[in-house]
Amino acid sequence: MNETRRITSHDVANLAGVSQATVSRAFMPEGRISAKTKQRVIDAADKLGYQPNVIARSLAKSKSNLIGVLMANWNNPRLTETLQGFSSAFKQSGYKVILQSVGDGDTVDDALRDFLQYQVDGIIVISAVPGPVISAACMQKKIPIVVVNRFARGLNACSVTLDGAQAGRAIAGDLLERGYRRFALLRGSPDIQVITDLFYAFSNTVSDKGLGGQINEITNISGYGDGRKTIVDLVQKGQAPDAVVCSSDFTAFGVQAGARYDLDIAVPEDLGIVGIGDSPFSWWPEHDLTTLHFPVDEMVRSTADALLARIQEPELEPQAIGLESRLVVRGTTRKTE
Amino acid sequence: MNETRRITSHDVANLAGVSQATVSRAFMPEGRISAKTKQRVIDAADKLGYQPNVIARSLAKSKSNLIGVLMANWNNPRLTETLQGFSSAFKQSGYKVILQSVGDGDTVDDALRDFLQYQVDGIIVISAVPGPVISAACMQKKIPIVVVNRFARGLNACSVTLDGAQAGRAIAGDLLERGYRRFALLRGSPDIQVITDLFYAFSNTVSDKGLGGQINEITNISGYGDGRKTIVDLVQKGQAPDAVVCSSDFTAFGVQAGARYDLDIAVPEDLGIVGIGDSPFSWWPEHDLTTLHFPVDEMVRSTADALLARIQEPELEPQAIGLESRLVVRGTTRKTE
DNA sequence: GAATTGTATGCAAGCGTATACACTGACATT
DNA sequence: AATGTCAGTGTATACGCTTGCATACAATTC
Repeated sequence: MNETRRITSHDVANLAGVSQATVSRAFMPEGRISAKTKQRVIDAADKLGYQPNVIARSLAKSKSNLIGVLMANWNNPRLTETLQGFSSAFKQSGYKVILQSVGDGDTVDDALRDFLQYQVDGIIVISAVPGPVISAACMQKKIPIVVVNRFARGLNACSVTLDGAQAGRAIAGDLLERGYRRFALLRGSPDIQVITDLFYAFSNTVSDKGLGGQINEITNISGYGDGRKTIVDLVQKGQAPDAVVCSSDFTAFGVQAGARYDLDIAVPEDLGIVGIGDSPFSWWPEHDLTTLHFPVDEMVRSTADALLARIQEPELEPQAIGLESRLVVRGTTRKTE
Repeated sequence: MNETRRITSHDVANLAGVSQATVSRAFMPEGRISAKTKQRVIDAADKLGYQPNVIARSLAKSKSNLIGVLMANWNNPRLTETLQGFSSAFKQSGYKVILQSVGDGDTVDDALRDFLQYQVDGIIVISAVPGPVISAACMQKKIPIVVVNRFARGLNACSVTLDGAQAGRAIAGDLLERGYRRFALLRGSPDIQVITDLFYAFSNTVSDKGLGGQINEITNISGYGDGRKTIVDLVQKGQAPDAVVCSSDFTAFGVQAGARYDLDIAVPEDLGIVGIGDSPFSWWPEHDLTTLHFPVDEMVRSTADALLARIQEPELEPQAIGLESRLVVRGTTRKTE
């Protein structure tokens, strides 16, 4: 009893005394329908509490209005802000975000396959890179992919990242100007292209200036604990740098802690520290970290624009967008002389 | 040209020499189908790169396998972890998460209406409370709602929160034991039930012990800046507390900064500080904050369990689940005497 | 060997919407 | 007055799948 059947456009049609097609037209933006009938339909719909069934609409239109977003890094506050940005940005364009996170169990490609089953109109991959097979499948189905915060090397996909080269030059230029010469570059995984670009440009800039700068690049250093340990190791091995550039703010905080609590090295006088990301708490006086700004809004907008453009026009060439960023100078680098 | 028609079960059926219905059964868990035919269908599907269309399936089964998740607070790391947890937890149960965030433009209820259009099977609201009208609509459509981190007062919805009363007692008991007596309780919005419960239980515990404790509750204090300003104000007005309990870690960090940089008050000797959330960086020595643990995993599991149970059995009574938590004692509260 | 069971498959009717096409009638055109 | 135009509506079908029902055929039973 009390069997609540679902309210459909037919019900509304009956109540309003029109055909089901007319109801449909009343709810479509450019439905050819007279204002009067439309109003009657809307009234009937309100009375019944009718809401168009988007699933059925998707089937009929072969367009789901879903964007699949795959999130592979939940530890970076700027990236979760980016995720939030997507859900807002796409809502405005009439899309909804369907979210997956790549975790222990399953791979990026599995997740993307799931997205395909849901007939998403476009895919965003944050901090991960899709495999070639699944990318090809998406391309063949004309479902655009935009990779965020990673470079989609050789795939038919856009990517939106920081401009590593520009950032590297900016950081190197700034540090040299402040008199730093012996650099340690700390990064996590060695195969993240943006950081490779950044460190490469950094090194080149240092060489080019001919100031006798030295560079020590260390990989697989990621997070607070690693940063703290690494600076201590370096000093103990007699390889103390006078400035450290870290591929994440958290690593930089760790280096700062090592200098402060383990080594008693003066920051910024004897050790400069630079992070990447401008985390929401890097300005707190406890940290006061000089760090590369992460342009969340531009990233969201560029990504959304690129994706929406390719949903409309799937044949557009994939782009690699590198966003300019600036160094936010705070207390972990010393004043220019 | 090169008109890529979508591959459907009919195509697979043709290739495999079976009917379309058989293809469907090959992809359904309990489809009655012989192992041999099933294999033939799977092979044909692989050859064509066929993937079942979940949208069409949803329409046919009147079940979308979508869970709508509405996120209203992106600033709390523990809550984004919770969000991540949901996407993993539901994936395992065969559901996908469709994400919205409540922002400037639109309200909670608008977002939930969107979810209804997408025929979600269940709804999770994180750090917000749905309005009565939309809740009623969901109930009428038998779509269960679970509210996370807020109390769904008088709605036909479950809620999963910290057990405010237990937490309040725990914090008060601990602080009293450490000899603190003059308390300031700092909170943001005054209408968050969990914090009200917590502060209420805190106050009662303080009174009950009969140690002459005093309590000063201050509302609309939220975030680092507010916390820092507030402690300075209190001291300047001669209302200095000897312990501050904050409704968020960030506020607590601010209080700590005020004591450290603006006031030169010794923490924890002359001022105890307690936060809520156990943020991923509260253990860093810069902060070393005593704070209430936030049981992310339990929250995810309780919420998922409650929601899935009600998807199966919509008539289940709504519950209000209060999760027990413990105080993580660190350096911002002094040793017991 | 006939009757009974059970299992595997095909057939066809939905699921709720969008839309091509056909139709009506009002209005303007000649 | 006959014709053409076109906005507004209805009819019918398609979207791709699931599933109740009917059917065919193999396996079992007596």
